[in-house]
Amino acid sequence: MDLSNFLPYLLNQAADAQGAAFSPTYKDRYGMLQTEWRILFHLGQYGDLAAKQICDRAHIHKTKASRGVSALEDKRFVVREEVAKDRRHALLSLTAAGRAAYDDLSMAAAQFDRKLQERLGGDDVQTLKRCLRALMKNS
Amino acid sequence: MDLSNFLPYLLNQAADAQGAAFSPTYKDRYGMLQTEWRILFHLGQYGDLAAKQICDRAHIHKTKASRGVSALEDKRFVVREEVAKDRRHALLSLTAAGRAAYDDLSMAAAQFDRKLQERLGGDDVQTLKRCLRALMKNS
DNA sequence: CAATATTAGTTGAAAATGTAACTAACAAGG
DNA sequence: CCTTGTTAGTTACATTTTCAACTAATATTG
Repeated sequence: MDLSNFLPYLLNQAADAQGAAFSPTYKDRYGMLQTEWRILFHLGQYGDLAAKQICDRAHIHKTKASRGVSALEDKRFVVREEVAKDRRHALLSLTAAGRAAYDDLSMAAAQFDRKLQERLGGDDVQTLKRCLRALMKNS
Repeated sequence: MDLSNFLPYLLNQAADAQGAAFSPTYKDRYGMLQTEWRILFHLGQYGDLAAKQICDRAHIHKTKASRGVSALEDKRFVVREEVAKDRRHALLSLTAAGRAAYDDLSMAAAQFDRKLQERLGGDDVQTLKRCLRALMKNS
C-alpha cells in the first residue's frame, strides 16, 4: 500500500490544490466562502431554488447552507421570497448585483476549466470527469 | 459553463464522497482525525521523519501538523526523539501501538482502494491517477 | 563574533464547521 | 379536527481550522 496510490488521498490532494488555485477568484473579489460561491452558482445556473434543493444537489449540509444564504443576503446578492403555498421554505433568487457576480465568476470558472483541459488533454479530461462523476455517487 | 463540468467542483465532490466513505475506518476505530491518519501513514510508510518533512510531503500546514502530532502522542502512537545535531526539530517515530494501528489501517486502505479499482476498471484508474497526480502539482 | 535572518515548531484568538436540539409549517391517520 | 410525524430552516454549542504572533535554535553576514 503506497500512499501516493491511495485514491482518497490523491483525490483530496488534487481537490485541495485546484480549490486553492481557484478560491482567490471568489474570495478576493467578493469575500465569499466556498459554500457561498456554490450557492450563488446554483442559483445563477438553475434559477430560483429553495435552500433545500441546493443542499440536495450540491451535498451541502443545511446548517452550512443556512449560513451561506445569510452571508449572501448580507452582501445583497440574494433575496428570499415567501412562497404562499408552503411557508416553510422560501425561494432564493439573485439580485442584480448577485447576477453580476455570478456572471463574472462563471466566466472566470470557465476560463479556469479551459486551462485545466488544455493541460490535461481532451481525452484524459473525458475519462477523468467520467471517473469523478462515478466517485461522487458513493458506493 | 455547467457546474457539473467544472473540474474543481467535481474533484471536491468526489474527494468528499470518498473521504466520507473511508474516514470511519480511522475515526471509529482509533478516534483519529484526517490529519492524524495522514501523519501516521507517512511515518508508517517512510520511517521516522520530522514534522516539517511530513508537512512538505503531505501539504499539511505546520499548525495542523503540530496539533496532529500532539494528538498522536496522547494516543501513545508516536514518540519524539531529540536530534542532537539540530535541536529545533525532533524525529517522530511510531510506538508498537502506533505501528499496529498503521498496519491495520493500511490494510483497510489497500482493500478500500482495490474495491474502487474494481468499480472503475483498471484502465480508467491508471488515467485517473495520472491526472490527479498532475493536478496535485499546482499550475 | 555580534547582529540579523531564517527555520521548526508552538500557542492563543478568531473564523468556520459539525452536531444536536429547537421552532414553525405542513401532512397524514385515526 | 386533533394528535403524531415529517420537513425546512435556524440557533446554540463544541470541535476543528486558520491566522498571526511568538519562542527557541541554527544559519548568515558584515
